[in-house]
Formats: sequence, C-alpha cells, structure tokens
Amino acid sequence: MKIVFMGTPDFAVPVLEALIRHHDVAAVYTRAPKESGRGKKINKSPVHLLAEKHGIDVRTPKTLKNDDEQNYLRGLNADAAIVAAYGLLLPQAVLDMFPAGCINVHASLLPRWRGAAPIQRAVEAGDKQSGISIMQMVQALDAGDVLAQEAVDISAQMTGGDLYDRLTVIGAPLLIKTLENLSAIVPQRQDETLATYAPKLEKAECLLDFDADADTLYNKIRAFAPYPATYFIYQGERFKVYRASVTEAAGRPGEITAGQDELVIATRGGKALRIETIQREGKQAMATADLLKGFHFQKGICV
RNA sequence: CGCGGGGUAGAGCAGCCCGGUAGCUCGUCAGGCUCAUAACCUGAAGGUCGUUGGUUCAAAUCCUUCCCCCGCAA
Repeated sequence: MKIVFMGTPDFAVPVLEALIRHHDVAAVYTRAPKESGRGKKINKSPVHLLAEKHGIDVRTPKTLKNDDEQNYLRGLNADAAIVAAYGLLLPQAVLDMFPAGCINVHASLLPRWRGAAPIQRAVEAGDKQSGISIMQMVQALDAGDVLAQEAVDISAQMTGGDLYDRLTVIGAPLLIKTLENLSAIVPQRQDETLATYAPKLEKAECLLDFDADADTLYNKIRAFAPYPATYFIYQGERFKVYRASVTEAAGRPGEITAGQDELVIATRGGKALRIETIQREGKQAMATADLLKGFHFQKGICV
C-alpha cells in the first residue's frame, strides 16, 4: 500500500520502521522541531530523524486545516494514512481523503483510556491489562471503530516505562498484520459506556502527596517511572522516586520513619512506602541503599 | 549563548568557600570471636582527586581548556 505516516515520539518509530519495510511510505508528517533539552537547542522528533535517514519527504505543518496542506496530501494519492501519537488533530477533510481512511495505533484496549497518556494511566489505575488497539479514525477522540487489538498483562511491579516498551514492540507487527487483512476485517464499534479518558501527565502530579493510601502511591510511582518520575522535597532538595514498595510503619503522612539503613515514609492509613530507587538532584538514579551509604535522611522530618 | 548541580578507592558520600600527610560508611581480602551468621572485633589491600594548561615553596582545594553525567525549564 501507499502510505502517509503521521507520528512524533519514540512510540511511533517502530511503527514507521515496519511500514518502511512492508509498504511504500510516500511522506511523513511529524511535529515541527522545537527548542528543547539543555541549551534549548532545536531538536527534531524521533520520527523526523528516522524519516530523514531513509530519505523520505518530511512535512511539519502547524495544522492540517488549511487548503494548501490538504491539497498536497491529496496529491500524494496514498491509500491510507497511518497515525501513531502524531499530536495534531486531523480535520474531517483529511479523515475522508484516503480510500482506506486514517488508521490509528493507540496504546490501550479501547474504549478504555482514550487520549494522550493511556499507558501511564493504565498503570496508575492499577489495571491488570493493557494493549494495543488499531482503530479507524473518526472526528471524536480515539472513538473510531476498532480493527484489531492485542492485550498484554500488567504485572504488579511493572512500570510505565516497562509497559511502554512492551507496547512499542507489539504495535508495529499488529498494524502490519491488520493492513494485510484489511478487506476481511469487520470493524468493531466501541462501547461508549466503557470509555475512560487518559489526560496527559501534568508536572503538578509528579510531586508525591503522602496523604494518600500506600497502594495508590505505589501505583503512581511505578506509572510515572522512569518518566516524568514522581518526587518529594526533602530540605529544599528534590528527590525523584522510581521504585518503592509498600510496608508497615506508623507515622503522620509524609513522616520519615527510617532514613539511615533504609528510607521509609509513612502514608495515610497506617502503611508506609519503602523507597527502593531514588535520584538526587545532579545525580543518576540509584538504589536507595547505595545513596544511604553516604547520605542519610533525618527521621521524623515530614516531606 | 535559557538557569543550575556534579565527576575524590568497587559503591555512596565528606573535604573545596578559608591551599599544607586523602577521609567516612559500605563492600573486598586476611585473621579473630561464635553452635552459627548478612552479627561483632582486629588488620590489610585498593585513589593519575574527570582532562588540559597556569598561579604557588606547596593544588582535590584558586584560575583556565576540553570531555562526560544530571536537575530545572521547554
């Protein structure tokens, strides 16, 4: 098939790679390079770099709503657009433009977790399962008919990053298989009553509020690891928390009940979190036990 | 030139401001104690203090070049 690909972050890279191998990619659409990282350098998106490497035409319009861009798209005469975490809304005119329509690779078992951060929200909510959905796009957000799904189990200690990696691996093959069988597939309508929404991760959410029960905090910590990562403030310094375990300890929520041989912080409800992997400002992430060989937290202080 | 922290023994840290014998905790090794131990005691090994040049009688420490790591912000 002749394909137009639209995507931006790492998650979309294996999908594009697979399409390049199995199909004819006529053009790649991605978000425009922007200032980011230390030094505020202009950085191209992972998809952008991959497309350039293969000599594929890259386009980075700010919107697809104007006629010029739509005319160009139409002029490509592609059979379908494949969209994976693109970051721009597709107007109806674009959705209607291709014979096979616009097909989206989404990292959840739709209709659960429509929206921007389906992977992390699934872990945060304590879901036991996640997966990839291949979907026919419609105007409403992630609400189109589902063409194929593949589920994966979320173990109790899996992080958002772990799940991200798993889903990244299965997304591309599932898409290729779906495209091969496209004519034989009967699209399945989503059950609207089961739909949930996965809003993007906000900076403000990353600060751990220990006035919550230990299991909720445990799920949040692993959902946000390794990025954007939860943290707490101890004596003005930010400590990122990547891994923790639930344990028993009495104390006010946020009180450090151990800080010498292990780091334990009390939560609401009589339980506590033992911090297992931690990162100090300016340092790499490390086992808390390692940090405690040279740095100690003062018992009794609240964070 | 967006702001900022860091690179000291295998690991984690202190020492730097106010130059003067390289230090702490853990680990490793040896010996001891113990019914036994990841516990305790004694001892030992292990470091070009990221790199370059400079100042100085003397540099981990002050100035300089470059490399690498990270936090914030985006």
